[in-house]
Amino acid sequence: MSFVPNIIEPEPSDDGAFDDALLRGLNPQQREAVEFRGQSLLIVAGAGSGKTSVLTRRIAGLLQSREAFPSQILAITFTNKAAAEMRERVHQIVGNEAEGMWISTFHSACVRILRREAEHFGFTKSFTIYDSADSRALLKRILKELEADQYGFTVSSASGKISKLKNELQDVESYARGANFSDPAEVMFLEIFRRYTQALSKANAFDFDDLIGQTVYLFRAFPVVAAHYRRRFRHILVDEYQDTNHAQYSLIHELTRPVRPDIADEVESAGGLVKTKRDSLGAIPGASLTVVGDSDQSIYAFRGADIRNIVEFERDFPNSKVILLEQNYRSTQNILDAANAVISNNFDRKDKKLFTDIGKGNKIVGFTGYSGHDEAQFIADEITKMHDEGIAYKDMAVFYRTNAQTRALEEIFIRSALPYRVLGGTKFYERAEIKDAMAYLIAVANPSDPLALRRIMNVPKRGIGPATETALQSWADAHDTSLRDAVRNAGELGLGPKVTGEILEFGSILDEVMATVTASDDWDPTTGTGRAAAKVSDILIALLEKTKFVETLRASRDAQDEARAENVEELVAVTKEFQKNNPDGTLLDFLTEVSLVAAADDLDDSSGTVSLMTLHTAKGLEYEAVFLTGVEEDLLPHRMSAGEPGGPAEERRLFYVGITRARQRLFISLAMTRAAYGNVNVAMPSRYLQEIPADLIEWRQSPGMANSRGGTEPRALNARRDGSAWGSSLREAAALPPGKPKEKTQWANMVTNVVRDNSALELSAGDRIRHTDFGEGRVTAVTGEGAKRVAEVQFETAGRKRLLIKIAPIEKVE
DNA sequence: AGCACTAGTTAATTA
DNA sequence: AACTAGTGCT
Repeated sequence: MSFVPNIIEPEPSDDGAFDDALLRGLNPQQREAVEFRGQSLLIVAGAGSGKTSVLTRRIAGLLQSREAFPSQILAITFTNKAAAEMRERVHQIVGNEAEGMWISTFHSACVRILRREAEHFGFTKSFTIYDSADSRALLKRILKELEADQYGFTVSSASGKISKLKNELQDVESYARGANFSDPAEVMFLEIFRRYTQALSKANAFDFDDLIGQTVYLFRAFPVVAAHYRRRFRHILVDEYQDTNHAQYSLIHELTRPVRPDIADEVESAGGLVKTKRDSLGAIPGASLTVVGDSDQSIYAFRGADIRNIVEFERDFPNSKVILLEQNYRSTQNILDAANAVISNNFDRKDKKLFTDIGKGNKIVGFTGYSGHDEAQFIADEITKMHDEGIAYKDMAVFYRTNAQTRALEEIFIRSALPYRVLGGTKFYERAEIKDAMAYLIAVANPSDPLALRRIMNVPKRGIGPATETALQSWADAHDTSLRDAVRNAGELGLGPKVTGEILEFGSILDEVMATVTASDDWDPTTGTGRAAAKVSDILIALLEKTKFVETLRASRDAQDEARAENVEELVAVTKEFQKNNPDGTLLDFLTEVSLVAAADDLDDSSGTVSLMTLHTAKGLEYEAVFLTGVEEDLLPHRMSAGEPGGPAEERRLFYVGITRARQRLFISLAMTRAAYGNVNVAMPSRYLQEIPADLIEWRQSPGMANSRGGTEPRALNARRDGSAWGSSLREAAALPPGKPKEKTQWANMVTNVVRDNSALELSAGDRIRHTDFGEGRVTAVTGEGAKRVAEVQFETAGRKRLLIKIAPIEKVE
């Protein structure tokens, strides 16, 4: 179906231009950012400066004043969640006029374009999208084939390098041109890259980076195709511009270029009416561009974000206007002072100082734990206190640098019966059983994809092992056809009768279901003759039933398989939900949606849980109270960043992003020892801590001399918890020379290893108990039912705690 | 040939 | 803790 352009220019309304409501409550800079009209605009928006509001009102203004049709607007955000929020807010202002705008992420905008245009360059519109796990699996095969480990390649080094090249719009040929062929490792890499690229195109698949890169390629190779989009999108707005990489930057450039007169002629003769858009020379002028960003929040250099894109915006887009938003509407002045002080240590940045008029607020609270668990306990205690003061759990968040840090936090949160959720950790769609079920869907959507086919060939077990798979693949190679064809023709391979039967059965299940995916040729929705395309949920259910997928899981004696079966059922529910929200949604639409969900997207604000997430995930979010944890050398800044140019500066920005997420309360914590990979290391306070003016922090427990005197002094602080398990173990760990690994691991996992079941313990208010870590105390209240019974206990020395009775290491005294 | 179990190895941030 | 290689059984 070809693209239907808007050929009529909307008429600017003359009845008083701008709706006053659009400008209400804005400061002068914000107002200017909403009202400015011109070719290019850069809004430098500090953290919490109301940029989303500005952006949405700017869009609403364009629509209300009839300067643009909705279909002429393209707004790009970094997460689907941000896109949904923006759509919602524009909708609130202008109502149904918001329909037809493209508000989406870079990736989903590119998928839409690629699905439409894929046929131009050797793909079909049913292409699949390889997520990072898929492309790693593919690379793993390639590395094995080539025995590339001999040259020091690992899956992650190869995928990192390929991703980096793609983000710079390099392909195999351009890389080969600059390659050093006397270096065998480089020759090997070139071969890896070549095979990887070939495998993708043979599978009719794009990886994540391709989505952007191939769209740029498409525009450059097919000017008439590009002209369609350049003509359509007259106003392009990009959020989080500081995090764009070179490919994304180029995409924006391609979209905002003018259309040359001769190309415009061509478009016109092909039936696209463009007369009204042409200027006096016959060209179509470039679209207007608005970008919003903050170079102080650029934290994605590791995936190719180039801070220069925003720094050099004015050079790239001549005659652009720059507007600075510095007034912050989110945080207290104390928090902003800390943020300003920290970020001012980054040199070569444009000076920018956030300010607010909501007052100084509370001091930042600092805490140094003896271990990661001790730190987590502090956090749990403070969360409980704040909850008692009336702050909802959903308004509190805990940030950390690495996902591994969640373990200690989760353990303590479970013990303290705090409701929490981890954002972006092991995601639903990354679970093996979900990936298997998804692979079934992909196999019927895109029969050329061998990766999906291989994944499910023996799931559930059908006796098709590696040897059989290799036989199928060689048959396919020998007959120059696909793996799927080999499966169909398994009878000709001369394999055993049992396996052959299984393979043919497997193949016919896929073929049968695939036949239902698209509507029959004689389908007529008005008369109801023929057969409509099957619903996504029905496709999935058919596959699961015919293959006995769930049945097999349920029959397994592995207890975890029951949970896996439930997860698969959950996926069925997801497809039903999808179909409800998108009545006309196809299988491809579903697969696309799933492959594009990002970590920050599955955030559900309504639930009453504390949110745990990495600092990266936290960008763009805000909370009443924020805990910044693990503020230690080698963690923040992370050890791995030390070698990279600009690494420490980027880590500082990460810290800055964390600080500026907090509205009222900010807690900064660290630990003196931290468990990693089974052993325990002494940790040093982060250098960034000293960059916060001392009078802004109130230390509940300061790192003291830990920094300057190398770890002997801080144990004086241990006096507080004499005889406690953690304190004494710490002493061992810090003082003991290496060589007694057994004892070390024993205590590193101590918290997990304590398996107990106190379900039968009768407790009521007034009882006295003894806790192995906190000592003696009195129960003040018992709430909850069954396994979720919680005791509130006032300890004599350790203060008040909430304990999950079932697993708490406690006993009654007297 | 494939499966299940065990033992041994090796561990590298951030979406 | 999570993956790989090796073993013995069907």
